[in-house]
Amino acid sequence: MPELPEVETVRRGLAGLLTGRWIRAVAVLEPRLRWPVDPALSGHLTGRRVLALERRSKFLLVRLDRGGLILHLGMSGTLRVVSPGAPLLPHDHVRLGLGEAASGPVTRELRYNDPRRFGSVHWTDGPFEAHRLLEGIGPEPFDAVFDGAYLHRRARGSRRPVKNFLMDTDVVAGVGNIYATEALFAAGIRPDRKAGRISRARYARLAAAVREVLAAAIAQGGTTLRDFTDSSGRPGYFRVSLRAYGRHGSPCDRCGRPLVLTRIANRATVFCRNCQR
DNA sequence: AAGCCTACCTGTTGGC
DNA sequence: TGCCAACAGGTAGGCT
Repeated sequence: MPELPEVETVRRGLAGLLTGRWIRAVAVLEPRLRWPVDPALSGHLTGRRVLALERRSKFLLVRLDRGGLILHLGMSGTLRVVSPGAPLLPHDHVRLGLGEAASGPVTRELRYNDPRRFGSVHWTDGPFEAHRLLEGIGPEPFDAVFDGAYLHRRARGSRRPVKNFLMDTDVVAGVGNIYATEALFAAGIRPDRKAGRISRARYARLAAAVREVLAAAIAQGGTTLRDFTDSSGRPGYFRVSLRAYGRHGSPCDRCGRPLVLTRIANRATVFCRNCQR
């Protein structure tokens, strides 16, 4: 599933293919995504030029010469760039025909595919950060303000489990179940510990762990980053080396005792009873 | 009002 | 082997 590192990998892979091109045609084959696709999408996008690809949390942002596209891949979404005549696949929902100039032929096509339709596609006229999906999102994990002091301050008085706290998009952007599990394992913090009962020093470890696990995953994505065109078919979501997530029953790589599975806020949570306190 | 629960969706997995 | 329920995930909005 596309987590923050995967979205960043997609952004890097698509940037060179989209930047500078013109959107020459738009087709919405299935508007029933997580939120209905704006019926006026085609009118907003046709004739626009792509200026840059950006990312905020797990949202991919396509900056245009007027306004921009906000894409979320949900948990099964993919984007690929294909020849205009390439056969459609099941669950191809949105097609953007791209050209090299403001007029002339469509030379490439960006296709948004999402079997589960948990993702979404939005157009915005204003600044990205003012869009209702993006306003109120906490700092990016790699932003300088995201540190132990910040987490400690935000958690003050909170009695919910630190894993919930870490997955709260208002607290920090883009940390989902997998990387919350991994970061807590790396930091040696029990996921069910009350957020307000963790020291600033331990939060400093946690902030560093969040950055480390995300950076490592992005680096691994980078190594598998090929082109996002016909030949690769799909921007395959790389396998990252996970130390805790999905490894319940297997030995902890630090102490050898079996990792345990529990549920916190109805989410699968794996941790080591010995190494995480 | 903090923090929990649910809806949304379908491909995959596990149990009987 | 075949069937079907459970599960996975992020987010917003509803509920307590």
